[in-house]
Amino acid sequence: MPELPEVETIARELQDSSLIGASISHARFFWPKTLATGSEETFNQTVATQKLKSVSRRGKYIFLQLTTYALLIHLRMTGKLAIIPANTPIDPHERVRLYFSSQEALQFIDTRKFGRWYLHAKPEEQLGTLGIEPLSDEFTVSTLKNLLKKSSTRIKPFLLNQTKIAGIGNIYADEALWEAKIHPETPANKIAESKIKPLHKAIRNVLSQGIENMGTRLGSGRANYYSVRRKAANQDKLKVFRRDGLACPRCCTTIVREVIAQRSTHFCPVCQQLNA
DNA sequence: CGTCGAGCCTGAAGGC
DNA sequence: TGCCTTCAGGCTCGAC
Repeated sequence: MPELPEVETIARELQDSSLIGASISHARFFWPKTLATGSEETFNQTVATQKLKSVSRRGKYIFLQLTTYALLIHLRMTGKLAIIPANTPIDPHERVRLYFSSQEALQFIDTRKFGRWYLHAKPEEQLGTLGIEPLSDEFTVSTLKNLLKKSSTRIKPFLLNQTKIAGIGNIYADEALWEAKIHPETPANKIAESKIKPLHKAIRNVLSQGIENMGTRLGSGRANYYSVRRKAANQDKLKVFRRDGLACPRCCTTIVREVIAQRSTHFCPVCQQLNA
């Protein structure tokens, strides 16, 4: 589900919530592997002394700053968070519930069980491998140019590589490449000089538009009927992602789907030429 | 360094 | 209706 815009939207919702300033009581892990650091017992010993100070985002991680620790949550494919009354019945797909002394709780629902929670005294050790934040002031055209020239990998997997640029996932990678008119299999260091500035702009455009629209919601049904996700509106703005067989909004050519680096990739074969 | 396949998991959707 | 296959917004590991 979540890429940078979705994670940012969720982090903002939590930051504006009644949980900020609240004391943590304890957690229950219904799927133990969700907790990637230590045991439930040590987790609970630690958080019992902590308050939630603030919530932000780094890459695709939700960063919960506690009094002296940090709780990092990665939603992976199907992770969802919601603030609920502490006595709400446990959902069949609920993997964690973090209880607060305010009688509220943070509920983590994750059908596929890929999501992970990390409790760290020094979260930078976990986050240190992440690349640059694409919406930060530090991410300039020349930063991007330097990253690209060091890599011969194809641009699609390059954009998905979190150690280079943090936060881009499959949706926004395809959308950015369409906007910049770049074929997804172009080697990063072979992208024409004239295309680097458009790519930089496209990455920032698609991500900030995603945030403005409170994220992209795909599919239908209960999987998305949750928390802030139901307000997501970016799915109606997508130009190529999961639009194979439909017309390119720019030139009307049929959009194609190909598997590149084991990820489904959507692009316009006319607008996005390999040698352009 | 780069690519590839498998693995982690479950459920929805499509073909027959 | 039921069975089987394919697919999924992410990431890691080991082999080559």
